[in-house]
Amino acid sequence: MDRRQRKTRDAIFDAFTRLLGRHAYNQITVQQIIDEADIGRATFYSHFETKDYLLRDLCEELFGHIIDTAMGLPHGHYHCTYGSADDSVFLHLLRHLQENDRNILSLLASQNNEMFLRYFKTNLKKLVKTQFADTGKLRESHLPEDFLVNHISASFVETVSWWLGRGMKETPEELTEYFEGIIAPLI
Amino acid sequence: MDRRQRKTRDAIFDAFTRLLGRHAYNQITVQQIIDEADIGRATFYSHFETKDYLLRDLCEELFGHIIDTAMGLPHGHYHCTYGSADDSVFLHLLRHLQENDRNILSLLASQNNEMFLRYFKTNLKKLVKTQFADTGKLRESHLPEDFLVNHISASFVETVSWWLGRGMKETPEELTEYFEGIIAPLI
DNA sequence: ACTGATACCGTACAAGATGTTCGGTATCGG
DNA sequence: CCGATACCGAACATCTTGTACGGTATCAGT
Repeated sequence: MDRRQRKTRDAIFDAFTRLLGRHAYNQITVQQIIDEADIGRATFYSHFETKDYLLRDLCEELFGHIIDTAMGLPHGHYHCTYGSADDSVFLHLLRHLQENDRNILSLLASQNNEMFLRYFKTNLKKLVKTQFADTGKLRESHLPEDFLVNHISASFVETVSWWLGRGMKETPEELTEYFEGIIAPLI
Repeated sequence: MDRRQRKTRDAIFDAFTRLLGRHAYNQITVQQIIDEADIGRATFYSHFETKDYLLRDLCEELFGHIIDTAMGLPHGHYHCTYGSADDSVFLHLLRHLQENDRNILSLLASQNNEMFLRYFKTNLKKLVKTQFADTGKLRESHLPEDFLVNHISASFVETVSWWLGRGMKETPEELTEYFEGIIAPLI
């Protein structure tokens, strides 16, 4: 990809991220993004059709990257016992989040975090499905597999959101214990 | 309240609900709402400052009503056993939802359901807190009470969302069993 | 039935956002 | 070095927003 394109694209993403930290998504105008990114008007529209597409592309880059990284990890490394969860995928995800790559935390904690949490959950479901469905663990339950996959994904996202909303007081290890305390009884 | 005011307010709510079934929230303009409700421009702005306030008021009426109704029920009627859940607050809520009062289901199943699910969850937390915190059941857990209240509320909302997204194939009784299968091990 | 209050209408308006077009300039990859 | 192209900046018609106004119809209370 052309270096100019990359620079412009990143400038837009950065400006958008900064604005999302200050204003609600609905209140942000394309004009503000253009001003904050310091680019020409036509340039923005040559990159993104609308504000919504910009959001979509940003989320796909962010969560696609995080989930794909976790997808590369070996499967089935999930332990129900509380102490030995060092190789839990969820702990790995939390540590990755804590690095705050591309300010992903500020987005997940912003006023409009629902949008990002939804994208997060959508991508996470794929991961949960491959992690658990393959092992067959979920089939032992009396609950529908699809229901459980959805519940586990949503609960993790909700746990992260709870964590961020209260200032990330817990360590990733503690939070993983909380989360496993919730879903371990199910599988 | 003046009869004229009530009629206008309802007309706006109805128009807004109809539009939300057809378009995404961001795409809906005040002008569209005005046209759909068939009212004067100034009239809309004398009722609601912005589109966001309209959404807020609509949600407060809808979920405030549902939760307040459930709040009136006797507390602590929650049973962990699977069969005897006839008086569960959650079953009561599901049945109330199924009546589809003011098209609340079409809103919870619309493209922008996150917004409504958030309002739903916010109100539900109050209910969960009074239902469980008083009984002291949650304190027996090794997990923080606030974390559990949040998890239970979020899980119920997520269960309802899952139910709607797949066409409400299950009965309220079946769905209550699913839900209790998820949270019963925790309390 | 009468009356003052007020909610509504219709129109108009300024300010700003949106999405597109165009020619000129600077930077890119090869 | 050169052709391709990404950027700029300005201009543009169109739409949305929020407010203001006087006139009309409906309301609640006596």
